[in-house]
Amino acid sequence: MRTLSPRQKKIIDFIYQFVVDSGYPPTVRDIVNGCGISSTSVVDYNLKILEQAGYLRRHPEVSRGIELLTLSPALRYRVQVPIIGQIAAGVPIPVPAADTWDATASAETMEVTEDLTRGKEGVYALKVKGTSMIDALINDGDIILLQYVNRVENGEMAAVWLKAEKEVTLKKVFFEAGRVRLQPANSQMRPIYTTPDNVEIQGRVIAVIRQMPGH
Amino acid sequence: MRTLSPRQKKIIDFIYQFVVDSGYPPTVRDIVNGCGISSTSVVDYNLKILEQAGYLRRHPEVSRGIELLTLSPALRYRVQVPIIGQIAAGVPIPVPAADTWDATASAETMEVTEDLTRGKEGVYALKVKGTSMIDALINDGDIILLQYVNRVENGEMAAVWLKAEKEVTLKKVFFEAGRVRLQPANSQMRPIYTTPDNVEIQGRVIAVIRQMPGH
DNA sequence: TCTTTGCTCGAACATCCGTTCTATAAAAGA
DNA sequence: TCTTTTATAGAACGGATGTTCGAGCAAAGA
Repeated sequence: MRTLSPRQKKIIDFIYQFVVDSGYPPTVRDIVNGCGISSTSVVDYNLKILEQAGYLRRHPEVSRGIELLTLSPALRYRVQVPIIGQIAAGVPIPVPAADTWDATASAETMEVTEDLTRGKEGVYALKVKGTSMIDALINDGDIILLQYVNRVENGEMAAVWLKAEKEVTLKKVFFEAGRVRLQPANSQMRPIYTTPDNVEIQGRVIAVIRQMPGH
Repeated sequence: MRTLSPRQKKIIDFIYQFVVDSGYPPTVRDIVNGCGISSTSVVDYNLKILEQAGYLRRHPEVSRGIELLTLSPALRYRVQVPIIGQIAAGVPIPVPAADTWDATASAETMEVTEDLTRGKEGVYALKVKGTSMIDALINDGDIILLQYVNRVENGEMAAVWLKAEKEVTLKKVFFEAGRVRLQPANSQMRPIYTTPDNVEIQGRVIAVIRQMPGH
C-alpha cells in the first residue's frame, strides 16, 4: 500500500473534525470546501482510494454515507465490561463463563471508554476485596480490568495464582533463567522469586480504576 | 412538557439504532420506512416536537442533519475531561484556567464515562509525576480526576497543599478540634496532623485511573 | 517519441432529501 | 354545535448530493 498523499491526509482529518463538530459526516461538497479542492470528482477519486486502503467505508448512493473506520478515541464506542466477581488474596479469580461474556447478561457491568481497553477481546472486571494488594498500589474496592490470557510478555502486570501459597497476587511478571520474578508495582518493595511451575497466569491487568466514595 | 407519544419514542429509538448501525444519521425517509410512517411530513412534524422538547437538534437544509442529544445509555454520559497538567510532590497543582475548561481547547483530554464523574461540574485531570504519592496508593503515571473545590467534607480525599512544607499531597481530610488529620488511603500508614491554616484544599479527588502500558 | 499512469478539473445528470402546502379526521373545548 | 387543537396523509418544489464523463497535464517508462 502506498503512503497517503497530503491531500488524502487532509481529507481524513477534515472528515474526522466534521463528524466531531457536527454529529454527522460531511458531504462530498463539504469536503471540497473544507479542503480547498476544486471538484467533487477529485474528492470522489480520493475517497475511493481511502476506502480501498481501509480508512473508511462508503455507502453508495447515500448522502453523507461516509463512515470513518479509523476514528480517534473520542468517537469510538464504549465498551460494557462485565464485573464477574471479586478478587481477594486467598481465592483464585473467577473464570469468566461463556454466558457472562455478554455484558448485558452479567449482573453488573462497568462502562469504560475504548481507549482503556484498546480494543482488546475478552476484557472483564473484578472488584478488589481486602487490602492484600496494597503492594501493587491497589486498594480495597478498586476495580481491575483484566484480559483473559494464559501467557503474558515479560514485564506485564498480571494476575498470578501461586499454587503453593494458594494465593492470587498482582505483579509484574519476569520470566528469568529457571525462575520467575514477581515485581510489585510499588518500586520501593522487593520482588518475589518463585519457580515457573508455581505460577499460573490468570489474566493480564489492563487498567485499575479507583472511584472515591460518595459525593 | 407533555409525555412523548409511542410514535415519538419509536422515532428516537430508530434514530439511535440507525446511528449505531450505520455511522451516520437517518434521513426523514429512512425514518418513514423504519417506523412504518406513511408520510415525510409526519416525521417532520414529530421531529419538530422532539427538537422542541430537547431530545435532538436539527440542522436546517442539511441532509441527515439530525443530532441526537439524549442518546441511549450506550452513547450518553460521556465526558471529555481536560488533562490540564501534572501533579508532583513539590509543586502546587495547576489551577484550571478559563480557556482550558473547554475540553476541545485543551491540548490533551481524557474521555470518561459519566458514572465516574457523576455529573459533577469542574472536573479536570492531572497526570501523576513521580512516586511521591505511593502512600495514597497512587503511582507514577496514574491519572487523577479532580473536582475544583476549595472545601471538602470530612473524610473526603483531597489534593492538599501544605503551605509550610510546600508540598502537595493526596489524603483523606478530617477537620478535628484545633487540628487537621490527613489520613493516607493506605490504612497501614499513619495519619499526619497539622494546623488548619497550613492546609489549602486544591481539589476533591473523584477517581484514580491507572492504565497499564501497552499491550 | 509514444504510451501509460496518477491526479486534477469542470460540467452535467439523475436521484435524494428537507421542506412546505393542502387536506382529512378525531378529540377536546367553548 | 362550532371552533380549536392534535395528528396524519399525500403531493410537490427546489435545492442538495453522489456519481459519471470527457478532458487536461505532468511524471515515469518503454
